[in-house]
Amino acid sequence: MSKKIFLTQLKKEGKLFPAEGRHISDDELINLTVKELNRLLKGLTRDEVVKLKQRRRTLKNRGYAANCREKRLSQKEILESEKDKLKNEVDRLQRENDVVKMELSALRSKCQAMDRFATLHDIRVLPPPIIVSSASHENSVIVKTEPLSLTMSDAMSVS
Amino acid sequence: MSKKIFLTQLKKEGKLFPAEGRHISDDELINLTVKELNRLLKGLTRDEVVKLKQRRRTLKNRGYAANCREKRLSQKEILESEKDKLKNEVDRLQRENDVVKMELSALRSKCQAMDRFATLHDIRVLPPPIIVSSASHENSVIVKTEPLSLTMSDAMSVS
DNA sequence: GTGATAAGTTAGCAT
DNA sequence: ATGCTAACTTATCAC
Repeated sequence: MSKKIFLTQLKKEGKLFPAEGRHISDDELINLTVKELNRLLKGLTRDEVVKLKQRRRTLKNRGYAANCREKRLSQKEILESEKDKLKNEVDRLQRENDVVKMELSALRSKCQAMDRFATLHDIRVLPPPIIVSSASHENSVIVKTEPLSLTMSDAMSVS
Repeated sequence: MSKKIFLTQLKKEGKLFPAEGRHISDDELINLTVKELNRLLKGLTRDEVVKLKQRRRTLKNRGYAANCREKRLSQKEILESEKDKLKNEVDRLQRENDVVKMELSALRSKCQAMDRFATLHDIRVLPPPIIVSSASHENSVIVKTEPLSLTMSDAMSVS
């Protein structure tokens, strides 16, 4: 899109339509206090007063409109940036979620492996063995075991 | 905010300003094809032609402007709904994250407990005991153990 | 009167 | 010619 050059821009800057009998620029007129305006209005015809006041009002409205447009734009930008922020948050959480799920999965494997290992090797909870005979035969001892035994999980009350 | 009743609404509906010499309503004029318009323009003065065409253009522009505003509004609504959707997604992921983290934490506890339990009870990996004597004395057997033994974690190569 | 905003008008661009 | 959109103007409302 090429740059737009509005005739209204020139008009706005007071470079067009020198205005019959205008003695004050748009910029000046718009920035007068009511007091100053009234002073300026002294000695003007009723028609001139009305026209000048109307011009001031229109100029003010022009500013309000510009304001309004800018506000609309900035609110849109705010909305978009909030949306972007949320999108990033979603990504972050999604990634974090993936990581935690992988950790969970890995840990589950480890736990299952431990359970399986314990089962496979029949690791059971036994009361401390009671030495029956202290006379050992090549690394061997005579022990007494209780018939009661539990799996590790049972003993820990762990699922 | 109370309902706004614009004079321009009446003007738009052609109920105000009966228009000097107008023989066609806004609605009709705006919906003419170019062909129909040209037929209508026959026999009018150059000035009347220009004015009628200008009126048509203005009416069309009025519609375009309304269009433009509506589009602006709907895009804003889309933005907001997308934002809401993302916000919900963030909430959902956050909750899911919390759940998974709790699970992970619980499982970690379980694993640690198993490790501690194994250590506490000195559960070690031993080769299958070798029965030295089948003659048992009240629930006791004579077994031979190897001096080699590993912790459960070591044996599983698990951290 | 001042400021805001919806609707309408105008200017300018693009197709 | 048609459609769109930024800027402007007008009509209205709230304060």
